Amino acid sequence: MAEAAVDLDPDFEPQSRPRSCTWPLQRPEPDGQEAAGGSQAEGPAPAPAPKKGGSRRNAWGNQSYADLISQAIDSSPDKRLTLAQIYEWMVKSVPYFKDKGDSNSSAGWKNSIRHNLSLHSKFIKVHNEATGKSSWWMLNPEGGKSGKAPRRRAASMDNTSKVSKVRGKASKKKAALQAAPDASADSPDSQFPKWPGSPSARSNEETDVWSFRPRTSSDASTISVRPEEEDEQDEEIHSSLVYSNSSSSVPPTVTEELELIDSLNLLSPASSMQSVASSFSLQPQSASSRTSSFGNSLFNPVAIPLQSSSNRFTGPQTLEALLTSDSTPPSDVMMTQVDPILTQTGNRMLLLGGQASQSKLSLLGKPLELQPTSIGTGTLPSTVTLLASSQSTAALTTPKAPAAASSQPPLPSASMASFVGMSYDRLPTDLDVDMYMENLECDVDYIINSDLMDEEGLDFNLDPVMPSASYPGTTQASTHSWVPS
DNA sequence: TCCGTTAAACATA
DNA sequence: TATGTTTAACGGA
Repeated sequence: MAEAAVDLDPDFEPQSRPRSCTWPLQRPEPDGQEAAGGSQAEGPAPAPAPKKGGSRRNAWGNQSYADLISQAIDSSPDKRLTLAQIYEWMVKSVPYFKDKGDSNSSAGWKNSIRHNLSLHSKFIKVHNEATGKSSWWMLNPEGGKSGKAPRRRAASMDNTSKVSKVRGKASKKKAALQAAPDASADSPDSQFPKWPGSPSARSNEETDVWSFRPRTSSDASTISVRPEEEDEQDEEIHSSLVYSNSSSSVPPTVTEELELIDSLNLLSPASSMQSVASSFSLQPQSASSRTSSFGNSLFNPVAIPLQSSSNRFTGPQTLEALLTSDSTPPSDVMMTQVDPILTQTGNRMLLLGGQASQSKLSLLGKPLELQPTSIGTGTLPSTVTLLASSQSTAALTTPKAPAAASSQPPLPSASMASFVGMSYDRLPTDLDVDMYMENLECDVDYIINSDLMDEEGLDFNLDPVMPSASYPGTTQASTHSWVPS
């Protein structure tokens, strides 16, 4: 079986090793390995590795799959690989897998690779539609340190069982099948049959979209919250982080964001809780097109179709339309929310951030809540609730771009595309301090003065909801070190 | 008990 | 079929 040679490195430290190329792998001998191997598909031996060399934990050495994957990714020039490439790397670089290259995807080891990729937060998936291939897998610089994501699952089984149950498709199905035939009807999913914003759900555009799916809701490192996680009832926010791959040199996919946002139910009937949608557009810095149109701009224009509430809005259907209609430079950010109450009174929507007066709305680290104190619903056209509550921030997980700026050469310029905030009636109860908005700059005063006050004569109350957003509001967009170069 | 591996069900493109 | 996600069983530390 695998010789000692296979022991890649007992002390293997993914990050510590010179990453210029695939890490040094010794070539063991070909045969025998399968015997040692544990992959079911091809080599059966359940008992993987006879802990031969003393310390070897697996047939291939002491590295875990996660370590191997990390190595693979790290060894690639772009620091990103597709699943197939990871397989390839394994086969090429790890002796043990050398003869397993032709196995099909059902091979146990491949299954394990996939499993690990999905399981660990240290790996992030970047949507790669341009190539028409599978997603890119990258290392999450900040995430998952060594390992597993603090994903809710483990911790949650206890307290989040509900969520997991609801969320899991598999579980859903199983439950449906086993439990009651009609169970499906009531399934929570009915509300969110699918997440429209999901990259996979969308197909057009050759733009590459990097979607980060955070596996940890509470983990600061999380970049985005996957929709499904939001419990059907609890869900408060849908946020997603979308990276447009510059490779296509196409501007960030606004449309996608729109779709994403569109999927939100801005006007929640129940009302107390409003859903928030946020999307971020980060500009990947691909060497190829670092030119990005967004450069440093913190935000990129976004249109938020509100049609979902169809009858409520008579005006332009999308903010984008509104904004673009008379604007020049896109507004940096828009936050909109319909005041439940007002909406009932027949109020129309609010719209902020329009460039109408070049108002630039940005949130600065601190969440703001902008509420109309005196509203003349009758006369006033709209009310606005602008807010980035901690709550929302909590939900909006933004990458914590560490000091990335210096670490990685090509810094990605991230731009927050839009943020739709909500519920002010329910203040953050259990906030995750780690969560915070990034790079938000909000010139509320300006907006109020220029856009709202002037025209409407509204009197707003600005209440900082969460003082210490703790978010380093550097103007520089969040630089995500993990963004591919 | 936690972590990693393996297996498998299921979904989606 | 490949890719992804998720759940679960197992075994080792």
